[in-house]
Amino acid sequence: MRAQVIDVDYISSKETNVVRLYCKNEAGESICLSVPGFEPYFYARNSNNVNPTTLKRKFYQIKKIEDVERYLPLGYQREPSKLLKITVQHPKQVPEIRDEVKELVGEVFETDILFKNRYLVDKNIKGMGWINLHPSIADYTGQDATDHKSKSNCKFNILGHAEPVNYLANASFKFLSLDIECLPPEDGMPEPSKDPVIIISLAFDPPFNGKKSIVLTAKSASLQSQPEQTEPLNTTEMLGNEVKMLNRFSNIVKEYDPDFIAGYNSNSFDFPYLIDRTAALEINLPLGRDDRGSVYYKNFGIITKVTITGRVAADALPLIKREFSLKQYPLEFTAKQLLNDEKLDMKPEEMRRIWLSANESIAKLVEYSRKDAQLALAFFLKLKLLDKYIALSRTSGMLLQDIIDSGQSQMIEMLLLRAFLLEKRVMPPKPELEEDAATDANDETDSKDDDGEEELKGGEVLPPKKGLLENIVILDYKSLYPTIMIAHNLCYTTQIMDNDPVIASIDQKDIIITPSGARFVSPSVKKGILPQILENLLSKRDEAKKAMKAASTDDEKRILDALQYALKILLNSFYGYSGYRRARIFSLEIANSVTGYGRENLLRTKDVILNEIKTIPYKDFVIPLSVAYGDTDSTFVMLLDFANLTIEDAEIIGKSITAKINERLPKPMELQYESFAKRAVFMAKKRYAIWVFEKSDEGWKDKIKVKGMETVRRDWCDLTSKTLSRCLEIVLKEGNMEKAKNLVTSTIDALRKFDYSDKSMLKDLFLTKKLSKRNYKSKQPHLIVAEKIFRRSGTRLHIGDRIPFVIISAKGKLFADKAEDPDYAVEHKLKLDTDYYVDKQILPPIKRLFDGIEIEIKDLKADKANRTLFEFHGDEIVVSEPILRPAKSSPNNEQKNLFSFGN
DNA sequence: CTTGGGACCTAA
DNA sequence: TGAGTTAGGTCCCAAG
Ligand SMILES: Nc1ccn([C@H]2C[C@H](O)[C@@H](COP(=O)(O)OP(=O)(O)OP(=O)(O)O)O2)c(=O)n1
Repeated sequence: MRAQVIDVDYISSKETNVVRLYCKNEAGESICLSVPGFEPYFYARNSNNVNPTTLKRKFYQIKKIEDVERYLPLGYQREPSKLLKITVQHPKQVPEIRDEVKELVGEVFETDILFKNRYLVDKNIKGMGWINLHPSIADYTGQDATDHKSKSNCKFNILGHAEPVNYLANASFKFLSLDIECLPPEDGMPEPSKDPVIIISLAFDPPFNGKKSIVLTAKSASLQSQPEQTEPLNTTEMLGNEVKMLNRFSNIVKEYDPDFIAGYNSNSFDFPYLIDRTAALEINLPLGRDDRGSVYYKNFGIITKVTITGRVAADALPLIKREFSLKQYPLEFTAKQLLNDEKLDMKPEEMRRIWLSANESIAKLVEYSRKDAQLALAFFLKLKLLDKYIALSRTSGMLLQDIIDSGQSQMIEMLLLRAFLLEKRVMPPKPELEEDAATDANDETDSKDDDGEEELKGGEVLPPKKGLLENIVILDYKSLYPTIMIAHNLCYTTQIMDNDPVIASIDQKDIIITPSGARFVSPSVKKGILPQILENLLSKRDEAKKAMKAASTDDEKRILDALQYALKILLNSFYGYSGYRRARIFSLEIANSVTGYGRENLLRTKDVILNEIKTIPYKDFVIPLSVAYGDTDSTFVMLLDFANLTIEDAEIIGKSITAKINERLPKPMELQYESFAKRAVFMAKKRYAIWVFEKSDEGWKDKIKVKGMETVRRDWCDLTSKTLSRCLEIVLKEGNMEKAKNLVTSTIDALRKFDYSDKSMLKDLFLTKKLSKRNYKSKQPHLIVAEKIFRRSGTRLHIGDRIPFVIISAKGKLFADKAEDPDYAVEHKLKLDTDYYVDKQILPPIKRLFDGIEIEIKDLKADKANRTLFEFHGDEIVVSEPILRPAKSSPNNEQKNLFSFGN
């Protein structure tokens, strides 16, 4: 029988360790496979020539010591080194003895690999991958030699072992989402030690006994005026008291047996609260699939990880924060923006009143809570939030829960560890770093003398040709850094270390010297492990991209786009990891070589286009080229004298440029044609807007793409984004300065007339900033607002939250002191500082845009030089004559005159 | 008043 | 059991 691995844990007794694999078979049934006998181990380099027998005698934990040959982590080596492989009985014993062994014997390796991961890597089993089950006892109840009286909550319990098997499909998974309500205290936030959980709402997919949702309540009360359509799909169970409700919840989980338990902010609120509350009540709340129903949480810095053994705790909030760039993330906003659905409204005071009242119907409260659970579930079902993570899990081999909860480094380490194992190479433990060393490597003050820059230099950014430009072909290297690493065989395993005599044994022609001066052996000597991993991941990304293009619906496209993007970031993170000071293997030489090649490549690309290709003969024309901008791996090539050519022509020309460049590049580096911009405006490095045409199923689709400018920045108000965005559209598509100018003046007029009855304008005036710490060196508006809110209501805002605020009128005060909680401002009808909004929000970005364009216009039309678009006379704005006339008829001819220029 | 740096957010 | 990387623009505060 085969099954898909959802989660893994282990238990150990005196005699043995049992790894437990929680799986789902093709019929969708849950299985717990108990695998006894796997033993933890690590490696040590016997620099001190300690006698292994002595060593074994010294540590009772050591079960076995073997002499093995392994390659060391960093540097090209012709031969492996002799290491000791030290096996112990229990996983906990590795950390117990590793430091002493290191002290006594020498450097140690793989001493901090979690046991479950050790098992997965050694057996080549992957998270969300499939295994063949080989049972020795089919219905394992624990009454056997292993002495574990454990019967899990899975449908089947099997003792045996597992073998990986290739199988592409996913089992059918069960989702349960939950949302809890606590009794709000009269002031402040509920606390598990005193405030009861009053409602637990659950939503199911697929339905549970025909029910899509169940709301459990901790008291019996009237449900009068409950919506009629509620039954029978959506039910309510009155459990009478809190403990009964909690028990019922646990029983439902056991009976429904979900694979994924979802929530919204559930890692930070619902689960910790439930766990602390049950502890306070001194009752159990079994939820996990293991015999004990384990569920617990642990705080890591500012984030909380929830473990529900055998299942996956999936909190939609952090996933949404990662995937969607929004100004605010409370459920009411994300539900609206991502699901086009509405969260129901209820204030804590109202909740408290309803719950405490003797005979009032609690229907509103019940439906409020039910909706939250349904929304949490909807994120997973409609947005398919987990698909990407399931794919990443299968690719990296990490368990789904760990993928969801952790960053790039975990995946990278897992992939490296697997690849290293195959080549008999060992992995160092994570380095112990001083607190501040992580961020700043440079003392600057006294370390000027020795070994040169301890720094990692990044990508090259070309200064843009400013102003309004036309006919730009956008070229972009496909996965630049990963392809550089492959092309030049950059790897821990191919790096020739300084002063390593091994260099003498290598033919000069097989030594690659990178722009930063580091040396690597060529693939003919040894093909690097990193390049192999990267090639594999690149092909996975290509697959995802291909599937994305083939996808029939926008939703499918979005999901696959998210996957290919995630793979791209994972690919790039191998470069990042090599220059990451907390990496198991840190090699600035690799990282600097990658960026060095990258910079060289960008400059060379520009140079070849400008000085070698120069022009593209096309049809009856010869089209001169110039480079308008470039950033790290992109080149914006301007086609001069492009009159009358079409977008198709541009694509052909673009592709002929990439072909010429690609001829000269080592594989698999590849410059790709990305898109064509009819017009573009470059404000500064990393700030531009382009009017691009891209192919779609229905022909050419045009859109305005904005990078870095205020329209895409979340620390500006929506009024700014909207106004600028419309100006950009008008300027780029129509070249109509008059119209853009009128838009701005009318926007400012409307702003000056603002009053609180204008709800949509009010929303457009919200600023948001992320609260990222509590000890700022200078006054910060969002912190001031967060503190005000806490003082007034006891509502605690957390680090990581985005804080919305408005700027209110207050003469002479600092900006930060004028920031106010929007709700409070509305409630007290505080006067908004319209001057601020006009002078600091609307005008500066607009002025930058118009000034930027005008410089260009000046070049074009010397006679109309020295005109500013806006001049400031106190509050009055005087707008100069239009510089470009509206393009009314036949845009092609008109615009040719308006925009074309020589260079 | 000018200037440097902190903070934020984005591009790559 | 944690956390890929650097480059860059713009705002505001506070030190000078
Ligand atoms: N999160 C990121 C994004 C980019 N880069 C580096 C590595 C990339 O290779 C290079 C160029 O970035 P792109 O955004 O253009 O991405 P790629 O070239 O990797 O992929 P694509 O094929 O989408 O262009 O910048 C990075 O280190 N980390």
